[in-house]
Amino acid sequence: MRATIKDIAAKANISYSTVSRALNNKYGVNPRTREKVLRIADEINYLPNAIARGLVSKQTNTIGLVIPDIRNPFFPEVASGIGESAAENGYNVFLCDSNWSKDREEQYIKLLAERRVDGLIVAPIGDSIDGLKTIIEGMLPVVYVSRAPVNTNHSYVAIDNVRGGFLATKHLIENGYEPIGFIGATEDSVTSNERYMGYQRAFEQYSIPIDNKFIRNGDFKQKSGYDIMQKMIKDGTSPRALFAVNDLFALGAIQAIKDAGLRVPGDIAVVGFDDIPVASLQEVQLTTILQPKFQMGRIAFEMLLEAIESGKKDHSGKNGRKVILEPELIVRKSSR
Amino acid sequence: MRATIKDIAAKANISYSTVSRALNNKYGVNPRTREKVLRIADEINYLPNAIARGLVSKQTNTIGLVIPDIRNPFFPEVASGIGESAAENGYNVFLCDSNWSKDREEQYIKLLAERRVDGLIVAPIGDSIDGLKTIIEGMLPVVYVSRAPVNTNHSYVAIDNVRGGFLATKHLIENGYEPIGFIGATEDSVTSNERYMGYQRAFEQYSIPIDNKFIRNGDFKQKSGYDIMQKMIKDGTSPRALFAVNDLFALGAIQAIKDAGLRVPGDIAVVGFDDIPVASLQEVQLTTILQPKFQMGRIAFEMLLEAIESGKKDHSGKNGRKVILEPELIVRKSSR
DNA sequence: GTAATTATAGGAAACGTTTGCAAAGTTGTC
DNA sequence: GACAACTTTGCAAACGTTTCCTATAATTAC
Repeated sequence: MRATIKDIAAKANISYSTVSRALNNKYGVNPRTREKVLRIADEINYLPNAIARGLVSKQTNTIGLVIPDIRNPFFPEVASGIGESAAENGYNVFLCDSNWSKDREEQYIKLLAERRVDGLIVAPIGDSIDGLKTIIEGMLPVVYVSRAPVNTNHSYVAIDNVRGGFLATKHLIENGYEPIGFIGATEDSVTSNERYMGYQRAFEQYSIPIDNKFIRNGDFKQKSGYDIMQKMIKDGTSPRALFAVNDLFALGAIQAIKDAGLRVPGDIAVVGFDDIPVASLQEVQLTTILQPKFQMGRIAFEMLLEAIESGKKDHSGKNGRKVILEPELIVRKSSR
Repeated sequence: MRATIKDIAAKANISYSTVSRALNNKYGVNPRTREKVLRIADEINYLPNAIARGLVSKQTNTIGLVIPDIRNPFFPEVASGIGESAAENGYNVFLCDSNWSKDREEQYIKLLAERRVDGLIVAPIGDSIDGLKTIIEGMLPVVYVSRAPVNTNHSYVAIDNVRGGFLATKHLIENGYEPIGFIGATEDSVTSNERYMGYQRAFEQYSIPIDNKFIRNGDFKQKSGYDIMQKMIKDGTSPRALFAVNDLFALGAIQAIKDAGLRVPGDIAVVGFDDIPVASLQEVQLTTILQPKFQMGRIAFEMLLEAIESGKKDHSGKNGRKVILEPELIVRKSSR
């Protein structure tokens, strides 16, 4: 059995409340007593029980982070930022990967709430928070990162997706590519929808009509990008350029293009979104929209910390802060 | 305030022990009562407090996973396997990223232990477990993954690193490259050391002397691979081929080679280790040693589960199981 | 109809902490 | 040397559950 505070008390011949105070560096305990307690604690290999502590103190110094896909390098980058900022502030991050399953996302959020994390950072899969709503509903500080459910009241950090989509598309248009295709995700992805809006806007600005033939949807994974592009090529409906809603899509599409014996950008130019580390490899050189991932993570944690430390009461998010970061177009070989 | 079991009891006019039984589907509660409890629980949005539960039941259905670098795609792949297997068995995984800091690794392990996770999976940074020893010491089921401290008694899954290093080096030798350099990590990395042993063995087998001029050490990151290679080239000590101890190193080295105006493999051939997803991109085509990452994760969890469910007592790991997976050489363009 | 058995419910202890309050001990002041 | 002020300590309640034990109610057996 693990040693408890009472074991220390017994060995030191004092009450366990004193031990508790000594261990926690509370005011009002004799230095000699404290020293003794500390020594004994060390001797018997005492490790505080955070669970018991959390029960009474209501604070666990723990936050939950739920992401949809740990294998998409975008998220580890964001998580890294969160983790660093959290560590600096004495918080632990429990990272959970829902693997694009809404059920699992909901389940994880529930489980984290049950474990009484002090707050939650979520990069949600879809545009609604139905399931989460009842769980979170004003009870737990929440911050969304990278993507936020529509009409949420909670705080979030994201990038200006519309502008990002606009910049990417505009770049392709201005370089004379035509037609320009689009690969997005399923309808309820805010991220994808907003980037599509940017795509539309660019078309409008240059008075180009959108041809739905070149609009496709996938699931944010490389394989999906590959399959879509392959099909387009086989169907003879491949565009002259492609704006893919994330880098993994773009990478997949590029593989398909090359597998079909075509060149990038010679036959089809490609622009992605995120600027994951691979994109900048010399062999890859993917034109993309940079998201400040690490910084986004840091901001997310800072916002959450703020919510945890302030309010302590109302977490409906009525006064949620929204931080929108600027996207940046990074032109590389895949589009020039 | 969150609703508790007592609120339900009050509303239903029954004792809270009955509520507890009803909620947990225990035998011996009237179906009508149970139904009522469930209804009320739903009405007032009750969410069990896993902390309180964990305090008495000693089981948290939670495991901790500590990895050194979430940004190295190798680890997300492994984590994915663990996560999947855990989910299937009703366990939650708390993923913690130590970011190559031994202090943080130790701290995270400690924190997870304090939170009374049911078990721990660790991909340790170094070859010793000094810090962890006292924390874990027969108290908590532990499984190491991918790398294990030397002389550990605990269970682990890893790959046959020596053989992997051997295969990689042999491949380069047989293709006539010479001299063949090596980029490894600092001395206390078991992984790196073992792969180096494989490198040595291949040299022995072909009776080639090792020239230390071509042996360098870094920190497992891409940048480090870049810097090392760049320096080699500048110093005029660059080998004809390079075996890098992981893919990130290899990728970094390749960047440096190309930045210096040289070709891969024309001027310098490169072999990595891990087969992270990037390696197989057509533009990259990195020859490497495949590790079955996902499977490794699954096995790690299964071993841990076994330890959790069986023993329940002695976790010194005396009868630890060791699973060594077979590495596979994947030949791609970077070496032919 | 009574005793035995079973189904259901409640009471209370326990898990390992923190913390408010009161008691005891120490020091200082005059 | 007495009283105040302060320091140090202990006691006990509380946190939200689970679970053991006991009590009551309902059912069955005869």
